[in-house]
Amino acid sequence: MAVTLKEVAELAGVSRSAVSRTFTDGASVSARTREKVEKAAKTLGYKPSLIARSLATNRTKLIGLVANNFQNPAFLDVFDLFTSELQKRELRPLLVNLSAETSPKKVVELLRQYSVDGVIVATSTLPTSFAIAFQTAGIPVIHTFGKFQANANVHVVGIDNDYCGAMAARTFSERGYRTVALLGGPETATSTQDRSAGFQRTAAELGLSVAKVCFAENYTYKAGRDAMRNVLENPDIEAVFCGDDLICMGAMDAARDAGRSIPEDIGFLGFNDIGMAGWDAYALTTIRQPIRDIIMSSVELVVGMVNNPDRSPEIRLFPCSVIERGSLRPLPETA
Amino acid sequence: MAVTLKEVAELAGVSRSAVSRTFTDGASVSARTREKVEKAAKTLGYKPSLIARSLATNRTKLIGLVANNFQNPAFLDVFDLFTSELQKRELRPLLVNLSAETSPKKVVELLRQYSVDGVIVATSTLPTSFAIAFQTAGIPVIHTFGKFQANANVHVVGIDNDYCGAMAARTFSERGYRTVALLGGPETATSTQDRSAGFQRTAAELGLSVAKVCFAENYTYKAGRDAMRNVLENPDIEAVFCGDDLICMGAMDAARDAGRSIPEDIGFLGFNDIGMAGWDAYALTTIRQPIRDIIMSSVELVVGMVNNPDRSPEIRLFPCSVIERGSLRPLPETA
DNA sequence: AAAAACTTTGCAACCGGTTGCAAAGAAATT
DNA sequence: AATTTCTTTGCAACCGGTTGCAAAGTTTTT
Repeated sequence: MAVTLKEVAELAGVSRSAVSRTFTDGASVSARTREKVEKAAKTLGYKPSLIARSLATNRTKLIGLVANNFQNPAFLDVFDLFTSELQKRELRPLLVNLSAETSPKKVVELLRQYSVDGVIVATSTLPTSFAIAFQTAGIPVIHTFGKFQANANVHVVGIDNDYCGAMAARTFSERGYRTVALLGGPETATSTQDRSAGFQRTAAELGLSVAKVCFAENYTYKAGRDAMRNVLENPDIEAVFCGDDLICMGAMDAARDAGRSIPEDIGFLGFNDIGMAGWDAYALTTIRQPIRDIIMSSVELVVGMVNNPDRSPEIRLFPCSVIERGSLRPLPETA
Repeated sequence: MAVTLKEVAELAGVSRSAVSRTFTDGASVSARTREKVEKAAKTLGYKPSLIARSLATNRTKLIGLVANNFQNPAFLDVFDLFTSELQKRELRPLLVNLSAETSPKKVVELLRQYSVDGVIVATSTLPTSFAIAFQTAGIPVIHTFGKFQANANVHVVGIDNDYCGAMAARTFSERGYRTVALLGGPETATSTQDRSAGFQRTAAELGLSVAKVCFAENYTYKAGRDAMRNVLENPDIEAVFCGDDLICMGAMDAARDAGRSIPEDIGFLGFNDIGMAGWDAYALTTIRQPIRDIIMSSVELVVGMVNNPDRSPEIRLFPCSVIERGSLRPLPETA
């Protein structure tokens, strides 16, 4: 069916090596040969088979992209950026939907079987051990949105969740809130744990009372709405720090349903700054994660790993910032 | 680095063929040999290389998934369903982000070079010719969300957009609206064109006046909000049929901004039924596309094509339905 | 017990490329 | 013009599997 090296070589009247060399950059071919080959290739419509090349070179130009959160709109950006960044470098994403896959072990096996050049694990809900499994199997791996640990043994690109939690506490304190709540994402997510720790520690330092701590079951509107019922039990709570914008929007609607107005009766601080956070109906004040930077950096790093597998593990953290909209009281005038 | 057939064969004391056969189903191996091989494979941690297998069998088990709409939350479901459906059948999605790729021609080349077994083009904004290019290159292709044409020469799975447009007109008419508007998606999308045609034709038949027809530049909240300004110029318009929920939400906020209340002053009918359509802040009445059915069917069809490339082109259309929420006046009581 | 029918196995060629090596050819040096 | 140096080229082996074929081994039939 498809045109092969051999046919091109015959038509051009050269050896198969010559054809191969005109299609691999950096190989030595004379201008005359190259021309003959290119002409033959064009008339035959030849393009080298990447599968065959992969087998010979032991490089597939495939990057595994493992995700387990296909519900959150934040991931659309992630997919968009990842795929376009990879494409710019002539790499292809081999997408793995972890939620559907039985075991993490299988995923590792699978990507190994496809001989992907590297893997990007893009999730904050899996333990570091998952990413390490790839490393053990000899596959370069980046844990994007992963847990930041000082004694890292795997590349991590993301944010300092503990610091972001602290930032949330400070944001509340600056605006004069005294009694607040934490409505986190899934409790098992490392991002949730770290943010929660930073938030509670800093709240204590600043004399804020964290009157309620609860967690949404997943990163959805509904889970946020449901979990908010817990928070509403305590009428003293003046503001809620949510683990995700989607959860936050659900929580806001639950509050409104209960007749509380935002931000007068109760304030909300989200996380991620998804597109919808800017919509009039929510106008969510939220902590923005620099997704673009994180992803560009992850891709850069995975490419670096492929070229030099022995790089020692690196942590790359990017700063987050509060995006001011209308779901928290304003900062008091600074005299 | 990786363990190969040969090493397993040596350890097990059999030929390479024997090892290969224990790992390809349907091949004849005695129980004794299989056992020896499996034991050896386990101790060595052997898994067959899918790249090498692909080269030999001329099957990669890769399915190209081409999309060009990474902005719309509706596509999260699409990705989730596609990936999990493919995974169930031991196939892998090779994701192509068309927006970032220079030319469609290149995409075809690229997927051909990777020898994907089939391609699913999931977009309503590209012409049929794009899907046909794959077919011409000898790659089985399904145009999911594609344009339904009676004289098809490519597999199409989706909905009857013309009929959905008609359904929208009927929905308005039943509720007593007389003067309405169409706020479509991008004008170049075939889905927009077909829905628009069905809507306008049926509106005319039912005696509805379509007082304004305009189009959003893309499938975003902002584009909907901007385009709605046009519609608001005409104060007689009682209801708007939007080409997409996201566009519709933007349009609703523009209307509210202009002091119109929904559904009292103006009604909205969306399209797609994305998760957010059910949120309290919008409570959007919308036409639901059965995404799950469409995708399951697409995957099934692409698998079928791989096994039998000569199947003649098939059109598979699924029914849509109006999901009643709060953005249109209710149906009048039937006496 | 021999013949016939069926299974299992290894050999060797093949899938479509890449690449080290040595020979051939071209250019530069003396 | 002969020698040295550098470039280009083809040969052949290799990447890690699959598979048609014939020989060897089993089982069934007579």
